[in-house]
Amino acid sequence: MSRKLAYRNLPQLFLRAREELLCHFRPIITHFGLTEQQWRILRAIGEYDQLEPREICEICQILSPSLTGVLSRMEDMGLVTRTRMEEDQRRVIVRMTPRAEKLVAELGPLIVEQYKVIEQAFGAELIQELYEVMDKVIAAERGPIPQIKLPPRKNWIADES
Amino acid sequence: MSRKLAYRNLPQLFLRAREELLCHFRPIITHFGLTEQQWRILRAIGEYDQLEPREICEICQILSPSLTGVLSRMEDMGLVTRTRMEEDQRRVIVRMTPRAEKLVAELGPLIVEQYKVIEQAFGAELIQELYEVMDKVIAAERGPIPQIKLPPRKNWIADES
DNA sequence: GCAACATGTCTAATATGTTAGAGAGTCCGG
DNA sequence: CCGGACTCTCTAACATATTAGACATGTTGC
Repeated sequence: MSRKLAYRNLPQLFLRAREELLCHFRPIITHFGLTEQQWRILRAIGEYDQLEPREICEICQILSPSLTGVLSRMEDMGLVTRTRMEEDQRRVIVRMTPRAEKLVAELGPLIVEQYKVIEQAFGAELIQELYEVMDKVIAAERGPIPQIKLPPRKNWIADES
Repeated sequence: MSRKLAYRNLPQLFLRAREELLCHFRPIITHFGLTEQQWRILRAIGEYDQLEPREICEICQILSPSLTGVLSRMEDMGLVTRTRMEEDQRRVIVRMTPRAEKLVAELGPLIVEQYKVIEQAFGAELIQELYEVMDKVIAAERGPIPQIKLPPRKNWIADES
């Protein structure tokens, strides 16, 4: 009766592997009262100095509607400021506050430390291999991937048959 | 001013790579009125015939509080049934309904088809490499990974200095 | 200049993620 | 027995994910 598909669930393997890594960083991040997403954003702004929401979305893999809320909370926490651009009133610039700068200056080195510990345990080759494989998947130096043809939509839900 | 850490954000790379894959499956899943998590669960039950919530949590990478809601909705949709075990009143057995069986029988092959298309585009070697690397990360045939020492908690948030 | 289109952000509604803890049921030692 | 420790599920509270669409601003072509 086991309807086992020919391919193991690859996205789910990514999820599990990611968690295997992230669980070693989460305690550090929460220790400073941040969420994972908030840290992703601070790390990105720290690197680029200032960013627009749409750039943060792309860099941090956060969808626009989520970001709105995250930034609002971070603004309330006194971590970032949002200022509208003069030349284009649609756009916004997000910057870190001095407090966030200090926070990143303390948190950043700890993250790096933990990376070293993990590299020690996993082996530097595996870490290297991880970066390479991820880049290959993301790089997308390939043609557009076609979508298989879908059958007509049936009313599967809340309907007999 | 660029505070760039020594290590690229590896969990985030996992996230991006995962999305690069998942975006090709999402349309198929939503076409049948399912969410990604609902499909993960149906696929798992299809493979094991019946599962307990705690097993689903582990297999599908879903935390217990999330699962409660997901299963409730799936029950409302007539996709699964929850029955308490006789011998242990704490435990629950989750099974697919006939309707869900039919749904999986239609959806499963389409997922496999899409995997083949992706394998075509990515190259079979990369897919193989992906499975291997993920397994290496998850396998955890390593000692416990130590947690770095954290500095005393400061009141970073909503506090001066 | 104005209409049509494009862009950037946000709102709304629903689903899930995350942490802490409650509640019931089970197991085990005294 | 019986009480304490443990297991499994669930609730509560908040943060984020996802989809659709509103809204204001910018841009382009006529």
